[in-house]
Amino acid sequence: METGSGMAAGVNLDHLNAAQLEAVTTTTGPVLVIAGAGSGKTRTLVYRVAHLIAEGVPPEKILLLTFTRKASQEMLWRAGRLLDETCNRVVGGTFHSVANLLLRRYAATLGYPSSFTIIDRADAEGIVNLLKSSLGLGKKEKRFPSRRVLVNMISGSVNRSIPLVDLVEAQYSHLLDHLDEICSLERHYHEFKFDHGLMDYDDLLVNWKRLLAESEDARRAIAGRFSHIMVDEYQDTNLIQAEIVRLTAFGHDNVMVVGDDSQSIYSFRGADFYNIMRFPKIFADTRVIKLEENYRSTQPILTLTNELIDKAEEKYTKTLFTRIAGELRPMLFAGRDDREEAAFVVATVKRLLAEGQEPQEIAVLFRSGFHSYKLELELAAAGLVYEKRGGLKLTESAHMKDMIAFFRLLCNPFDGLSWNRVFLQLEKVGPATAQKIAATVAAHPEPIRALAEYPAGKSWRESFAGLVRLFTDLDPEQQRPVELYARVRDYYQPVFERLYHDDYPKREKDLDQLPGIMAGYRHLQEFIDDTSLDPPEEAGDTAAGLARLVLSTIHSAKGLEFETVFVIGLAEGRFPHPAAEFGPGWEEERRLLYVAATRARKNLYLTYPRQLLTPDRQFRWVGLSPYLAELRPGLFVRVDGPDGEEQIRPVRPPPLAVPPTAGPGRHQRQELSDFVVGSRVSHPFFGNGVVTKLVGGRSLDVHFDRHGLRTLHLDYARLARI
DNA sequence: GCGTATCGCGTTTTT
DNA sequence: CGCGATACGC
Repeated sequence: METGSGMAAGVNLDHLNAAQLEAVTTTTGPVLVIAGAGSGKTRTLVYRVAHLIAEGVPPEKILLLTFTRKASQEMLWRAGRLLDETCNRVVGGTFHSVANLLLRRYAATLGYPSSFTIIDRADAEGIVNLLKSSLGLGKKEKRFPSRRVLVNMISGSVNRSIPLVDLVEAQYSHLLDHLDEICSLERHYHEFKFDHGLMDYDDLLVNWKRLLAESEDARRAIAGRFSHIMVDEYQDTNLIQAEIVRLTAFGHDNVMVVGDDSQSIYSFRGADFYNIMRFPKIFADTRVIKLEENYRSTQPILTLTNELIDKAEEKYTKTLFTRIAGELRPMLFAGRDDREEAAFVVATVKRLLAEGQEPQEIAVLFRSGFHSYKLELELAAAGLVYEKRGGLKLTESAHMKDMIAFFRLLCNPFDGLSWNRVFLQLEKVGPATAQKIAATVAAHPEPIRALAEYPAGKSWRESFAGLVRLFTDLDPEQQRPVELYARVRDYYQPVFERLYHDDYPKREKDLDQLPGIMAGYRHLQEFIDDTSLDPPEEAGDTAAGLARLVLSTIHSAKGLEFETVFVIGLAEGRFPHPAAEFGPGWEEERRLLYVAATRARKNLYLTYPRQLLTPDRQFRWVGLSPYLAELRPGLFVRVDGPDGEEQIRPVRPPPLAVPPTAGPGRHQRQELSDFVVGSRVSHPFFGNGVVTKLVGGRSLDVHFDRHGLRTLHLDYARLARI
């Protein structure tokens, strides 16, 4: 193998450091790269691809799995700069999009249904809702779980690949009385999806895994297709995804995964950062490489973020350093309310723009979508254009879903949900009638014929006939997607104007965008898949390439970086999210703040309102977010508003009154008195160690054989005596 | 019982 | 903005 010189068969590896170079040139066997924020994770992966291709590995044998679509696009774009068109042949994408591809390709030959439509979360909720009412579990029943909780439970049980019953017991013990109803609901939910050829996001992964695990032919076919597998953001994978990686690498173990345990923020979706820990156990002879140099932020920013994450209870010991000079300390601003907070952001943005900063290099980040409403108003008033990420997608708006429902039906006429949607658009047809027709039509072996033969009601016969005519006219085999669009739009236009009469001109812009998007597709199915898996962005002015300021939830900003970052809403009650309980949830919120702050290259502004509007329309005085309040002073500079008399008062971080059942899957509470200094204990993350000190307050110090001294808290360190 | 219009309220995070 | 509740008319 050629290293050292920096040139490997034409790829210049000069600006990788020694650790990265080792990761990149390790051409066989499993590699785990533990890398801090801004340490060049993605770059390392891109170089690895380039290196492999330069060494003669066919690009189509490389599988590159990323977590978000944006990340995979960015990665392939970067690879393109090293490799020209060769990189287009690399198989890359999110777990979900690759699952879709493979299932369509292989599922049929192996006895799984290959004709399916992908449904999003809202549709899943819709089904659950439908079933709830048909099972007689009315909304009136207060003690029965809400729709949202149910959907979370159902998808959560799949995501974590644990039986629903156990999940209810562990997390929703107050629902134990309703276990039978919930289990029957889950069964009905799966039957409904199966009967209508629908797959939710979790099904994609579960079926991919089943394909690999249950059929040797499939495993051979799929695993044999790839010789090298790479996964970015490995800490965001759940158990199913980890299994998929293991099974796909079957026979060669050429896996390189990159991850940072401090950036694990997706546990609500079943992600488990212990996957990183388990990796060396699953793959023998794993090479573990640590990247600790940060190439993104200045030292003052890094000092703050290091300290922030240092307070976390469980993490790999990893202290980032940088060689980037910079004196500017992060700034903290307290506004009287969220209006004043917004005004500060607007004024500062204006100043930065005047100083010549590019708008797309400025980002405002927040915990929840609605935290930015005030700011959006202020920005609009100041005439500043912005791009909002996270929250509602273009294809999630009602009018777009209406339109797409027609196309979905052309691909999968058994899709009862879409039928329902289409019938609801008819005048004089409401939920009850729509559901009845949809059920009849979707159950028929030839749905389109069933539609034509359906006995329409008197009051809606006319409009129903129009719908029938539309479907007999449309022919997905003969007409191109754009042609289909024209015909559907003709039908939908009057419906649309009636349904959304208050604001239809605004919504119409979205519909006009569709043909442009559809023109790029030869087959309707691909268009449908892409709109479910990768919703197109709202075009607006992007076509003109107008650079815009970025407003984003922290989750959607993951993996990105900006010259200037504002993190707003850093107040008690906003950050952490009030529902985050003491324990793992609390720690995840901390990591979330860490992710937000580490997006910044040069300028970091932290802001919060001192006053918040509570649900009961009262103003409540709130303090700084506990994560910042507990930091030692001097890490940031206060640039307070007019009445900056408030001192940073330390806030006790954990609400200690929380019941001790918080620990996941634990049934008895452990007491400090259960442990004595000198006794051996074991921890799922750190391994074995010796208790060295009982700190009090339910904390104790343990010296671990492999990880040194750690302070652990009994309420969520899963500690066992041995 | 069903369909439609209107008002008021609350909003985690996402593939 | 999307929803649930509510009232009204068929």
